[in-house]
Amino acid sequence: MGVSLKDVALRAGVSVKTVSNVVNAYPHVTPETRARVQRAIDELGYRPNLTARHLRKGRTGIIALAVPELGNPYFAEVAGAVIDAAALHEQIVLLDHTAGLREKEALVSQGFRAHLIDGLILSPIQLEAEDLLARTGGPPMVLLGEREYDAPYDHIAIDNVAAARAAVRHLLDLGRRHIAFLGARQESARQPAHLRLRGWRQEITASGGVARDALVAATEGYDRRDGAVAMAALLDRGERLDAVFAYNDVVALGAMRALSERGLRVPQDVAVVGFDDVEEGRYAAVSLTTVAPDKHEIARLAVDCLLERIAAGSRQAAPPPRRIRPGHRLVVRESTAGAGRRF
Amino acid sequence: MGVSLKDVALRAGVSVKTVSNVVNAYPHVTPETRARVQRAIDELGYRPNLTARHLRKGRTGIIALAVPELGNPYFAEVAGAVIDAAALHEQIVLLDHTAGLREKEALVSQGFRAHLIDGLILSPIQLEAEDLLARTGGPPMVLLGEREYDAPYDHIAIDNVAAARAAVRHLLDLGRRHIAFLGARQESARQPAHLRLRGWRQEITASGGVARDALVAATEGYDRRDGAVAMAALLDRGERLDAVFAYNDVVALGAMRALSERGLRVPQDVAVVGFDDVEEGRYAAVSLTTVAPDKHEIARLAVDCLLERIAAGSRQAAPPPRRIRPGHRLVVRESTAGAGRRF
DNA sequence: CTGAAAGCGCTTACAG
DNA sequence: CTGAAAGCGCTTACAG
Repeated sequence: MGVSLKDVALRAGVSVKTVSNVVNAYPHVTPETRARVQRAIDELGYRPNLTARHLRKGRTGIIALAVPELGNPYFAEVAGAVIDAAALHEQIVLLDHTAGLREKEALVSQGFRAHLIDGLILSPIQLEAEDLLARTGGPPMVLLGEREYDAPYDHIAIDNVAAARAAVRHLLDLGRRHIAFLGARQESARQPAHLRLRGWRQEITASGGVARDALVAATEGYDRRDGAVAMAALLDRGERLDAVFAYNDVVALGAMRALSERGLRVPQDVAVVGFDDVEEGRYAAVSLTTVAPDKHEIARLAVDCLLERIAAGSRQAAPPPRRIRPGHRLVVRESTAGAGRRF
Repeated sequence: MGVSLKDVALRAGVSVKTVSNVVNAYPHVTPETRARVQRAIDELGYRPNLTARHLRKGRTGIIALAVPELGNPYFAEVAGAVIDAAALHEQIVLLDHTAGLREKEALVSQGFRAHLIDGLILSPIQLEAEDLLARTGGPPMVLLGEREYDAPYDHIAIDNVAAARAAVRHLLDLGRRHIAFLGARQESARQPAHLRLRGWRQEITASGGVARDALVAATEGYDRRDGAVAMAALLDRGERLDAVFAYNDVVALGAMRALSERGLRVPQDVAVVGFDDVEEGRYAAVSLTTVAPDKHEIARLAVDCLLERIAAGSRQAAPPPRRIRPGHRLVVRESTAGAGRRF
């Protein structure tokens, strides 16, 4: 059905090689030949068949991005940034979501769609190091996010401990002394929020305070409902608290909702800090103070890194696995300072 | 580098055809042969090369989804639902965003990545009918969303006029008589929010009221900031109003933020209704009443419809373009009723 | 500067 | 039930 190189060659009266040369902007073609071929291309409405090209070249120009949940605006925003970053390199993004399920994450990391994709950017939540070690073959992979592994893969993540410490520092500077952490998983052993929790602990301890486990609230997942439920549970337990540092923005937003249902004011009664800087937090009734990772830098680094790995795939010297730290900053808004900036 | 059918065939001592038969679960293979081939596959770690299969079959198993903006949670949620619906049919989703730009929408509709995708689901905002008519060739396409066209494409959209009328009806039933519409584009000629605006107008008129143009607030785009800016402008003009019907939830949320900055209470002073039922609206400080389209049904219908078109592509009788109406309902929450349900 | 030919890895009539 | 062979549409050494 489609028009092939051969059809164009026939029409232009040249070989397919010459048409291919024109299509691929190969420099050494006489202007006359080029013009003749171009005319044939236009007349026939020829479009290169990417599948065939890919089969031949062994690369597809497609990279996969697997995030836990598109319903979490942080991942939606990152996905958008990755699509844009990839487009700069004429790469297309195949999007997958894992629901934060270990099996799904493992499946994806195992090269679920190998041969279809040149590489994979994975943002794991539950994946364990052993899953990664079990990985054999499969295309190049770059990891994103807080989880860290002793496995030979590039990892792009802001300094989560430092960022968490800065957030807690900010609350301490405000005079808050009873700072809860919201968003630890139930099972203490496998703790995705490990680094942020550690930052919370370290900063409180460094300030001479006591990081009380009773102020660490477990959640099942990391969405708004989890935040609301955990916050309510903490309040029901009668814990005394004057601040909350949440694992991420949506958990923080859910918590704020629970606070207001209890008649507690933010920030007067309880100051709240989130993590992610999603658009939504800026327009909340009380705008949300948050740790803002540079999402565009994260996306750019992830794509660049992955493409580098893909290019190196054929050659000998691949660089050793890297840990790359994009920038981040604390954005102070109303949820910690009545007079903070609004947006 | 990879292991091919031929390698497996060599190892198993059969022809590639036989291996292919086993891989594709062709029934007429003797158990012994099958077992032998399977063993060779396992030992070699063979994985079919999808690119080659696609080249041969003329289908790639990839469908593209183009939405305006992943930063808008409605589209992120729909994208997630489409990915899930596609996975049910073993189809993979390539995601693109158009930023709601006409050129980008036109580019995508023109079969930007033809040959790479079997079909396209497009959610246009600015695209005009002439762009669609200019479309020649390209893979099957299904349209999503409020815009309607006189062009031969399947279109999946809830009844926007009826849904808008129900929302306005709800406000009227509450006794509100000065209902603003938020989210019309500046340029009156090309009006993406056409149907919802029409619903607003019809219902007010039907109730014996007057649909005043002064209560229609223009926005540049359709995000939170646009909602906040438009709401502020309306209030600055001194318009008397006691309710707002917004083009979508994020516009409504932005408007609520602007209202609270002015010291106006929702719903006591101004009742607010949105459109989309994004997760975020349920957890807003004042939870948002909204029109809830059935996103999963939308996704399912879009994928089914597209796959049907793809399958029919080769055959003669393709069904005529259809207009399909998924379900929707009005979800009443705190922004219109203090005693409404919270989530 | 251009052409003829091989081959990427698969599926599929066509034989047997 | 299985095999030998062609071909999907492209790129790329290799000649000339």
